[in-house]
Amino acid sequence: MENIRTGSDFLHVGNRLLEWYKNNARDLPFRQTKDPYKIWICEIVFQQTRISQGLNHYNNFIKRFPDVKTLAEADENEVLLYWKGLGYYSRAINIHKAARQIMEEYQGVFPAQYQDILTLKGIGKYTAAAVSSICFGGKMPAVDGNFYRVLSRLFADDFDISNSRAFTYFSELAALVMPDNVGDFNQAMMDLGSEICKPKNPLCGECPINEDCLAFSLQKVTNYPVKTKKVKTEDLALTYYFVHRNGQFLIRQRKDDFIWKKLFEFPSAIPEEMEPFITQSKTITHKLTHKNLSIEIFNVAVSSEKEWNTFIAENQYLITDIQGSHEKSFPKPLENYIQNSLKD
DNA sequence: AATACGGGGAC
DNA sequence: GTCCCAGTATT
Repeated sequence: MENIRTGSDFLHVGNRLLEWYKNNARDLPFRQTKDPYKIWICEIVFQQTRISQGLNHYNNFIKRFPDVKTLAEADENEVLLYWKGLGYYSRAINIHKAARQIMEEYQGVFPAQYQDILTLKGIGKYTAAAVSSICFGGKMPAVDGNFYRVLSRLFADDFDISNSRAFTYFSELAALVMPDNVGDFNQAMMDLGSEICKPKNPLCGECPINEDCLAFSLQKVTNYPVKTKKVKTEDLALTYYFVHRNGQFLIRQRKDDFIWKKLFEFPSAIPEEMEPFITQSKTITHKLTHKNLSIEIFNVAVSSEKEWNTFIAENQYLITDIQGSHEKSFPKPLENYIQNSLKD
């Protein structure tokens, strides 16, 4: 395979892609700017996240935090609030840390060099390449899932994308087709992978590089990419107590390990004396990528002010009400539970 | 080198 | 149900 490619010229593939991108680029809010801050934020928001899912989050985030300084000066919990429901919450924590990093280490000016960008929290090789190429003329391919799919099909290459060397391997393949305008090339690959070269039912008839695509000519497009690693999901049971009185309820903040980093949740235990206040329980099932959650939530309607105050004092819980809960970030299933309790 | 980390949508 | 998505940090 390597021998076949050696000496061959695949540059016209990249140029064809650029031409296609000129007329078919998706109209997205971050496509009209080269502001590294906005490109950075959009890259983080859309990691492992479809455009349709994250678009509102991106727009709201930019509106509230329009620049590095505003973000750096904000409270971490408010950043998490703007990430509510988006998932992979360490992204929000890291994005906030990186903003403060830029203020302290780069005097508030987003670094232009790939190696400097790479030092920022939450930014890895993909994002560093994307920001540097789109905003600063960097020449690194932004190798993501789209690159794996498009390139493995283009070359009918069965290199296992679950192999940890896949990033390096497909970076080298990308170099074969990459034109001088790397920023547009990277974005063109994203749009092609999203709209044409899709995982299921790719639109090969409309693909601008189908004449060059080996998998297409072999009619084996859906054989690629090859991915051997299987994801195993495990079951996990959680218990929560929705302890409330006079429209207020108790919460606490999670640690930054395990799931739902630094998000707010309900107490997971109550003292025996409080059990008589339990009125009902509800079990919610919730699917995470590697976990099937079964969450049992007990409704605890506390009618005694004494019990209420004692419980709070002994456990350092925070008190909030429905209005206040809108100002905190909860895991999706708990967010849904709160919204439903609002209707009662 | 392998694993954990959310949530939603396509099929 | 299964797989995937503009990946990164951690071990």
